[in-house]
Amino acid sequence: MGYSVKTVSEQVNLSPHVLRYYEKEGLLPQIKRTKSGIRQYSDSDLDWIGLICCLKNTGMSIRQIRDFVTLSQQGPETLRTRCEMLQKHKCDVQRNIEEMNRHLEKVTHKIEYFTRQYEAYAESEQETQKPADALVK
Amino acid sequence: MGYSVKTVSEQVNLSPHVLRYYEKEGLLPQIKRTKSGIRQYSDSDLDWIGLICCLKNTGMSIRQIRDFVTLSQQGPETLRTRCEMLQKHKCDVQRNIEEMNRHLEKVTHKIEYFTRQYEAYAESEQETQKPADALVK
DNA sequence: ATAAACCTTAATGTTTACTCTAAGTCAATA
DNA sequence: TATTGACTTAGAGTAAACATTAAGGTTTAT
Repeated sequence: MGYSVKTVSEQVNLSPHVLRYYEKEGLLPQIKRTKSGIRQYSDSDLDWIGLICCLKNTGMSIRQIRDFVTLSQQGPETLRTRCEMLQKHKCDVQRNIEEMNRHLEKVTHKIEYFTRQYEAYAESEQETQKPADALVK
Repeated sequence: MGYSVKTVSEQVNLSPHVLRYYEKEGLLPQIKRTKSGIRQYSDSDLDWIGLICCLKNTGMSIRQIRDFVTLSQQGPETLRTRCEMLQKHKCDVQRNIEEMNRHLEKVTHKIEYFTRQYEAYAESEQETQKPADALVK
């Protein structure tokens, strides 16, 4: 038996399209088929997809993931290289996050600036509104 | 006078191509030209480009930035809306960073898993090497 | 048994954000 | 004056990561 594309797509939150696309791009090289060609995902396939999602969610490109997958298929001699790849990726992501935090600080300053501008404007608006208030009364 | 595309591109770390592209996309709507059509950037243009970069660096799309720019051109009545846009963007970015941190944790677990695998493999390799050692001796 | 609901492949289309090319203008320098 | 080099435009090309479509095969429920 095994899981269908639909079932898996719901579990891992990727569309069937994307699952097939990943397979075509060499990210999922071991998916079994029925004699009629229908995909049958195993539990270890699900695990594997979990790892792929992990890398994808942290911004690794399809191409880089494919390189990782290719190494994985070459057996345990590449385990060290794979560890190093993951470590490097982790560092990259951490750097990205730090950079994003720095950029975010700038945005925060801009917001403060705009807020002051807005407050000054709102106040000046209020003054020009006063005659209108009087009119209403 | 004012700065040329080349000069500005070096200051803000965007290629002249990108500066012209941003202008064409409506992100830089106020760049003056000489009578012969050559761009002449002012200091306030540089400030503006700084804001654009800020938004771009935190992942705002060209389209969203254009919406912000369009509002900016409509005068101070849109100041409040603009503040709200920036606030919302900031929240989005913060959420993204948090999500990325969560994803990163998963990557960390995977690295630990692979490292254990590698260590086990390296050890088993060492053992199978022993006979070879004996042979050398 | 036949339609609905699912699966398959191959190939083309979409979006975003550039990136480059071609063909030309203009200013300054040898 | 000739040519070098920086600038201009419009428009085409590129890369990544899907998304959609066409054309058809399979399974299952009624």
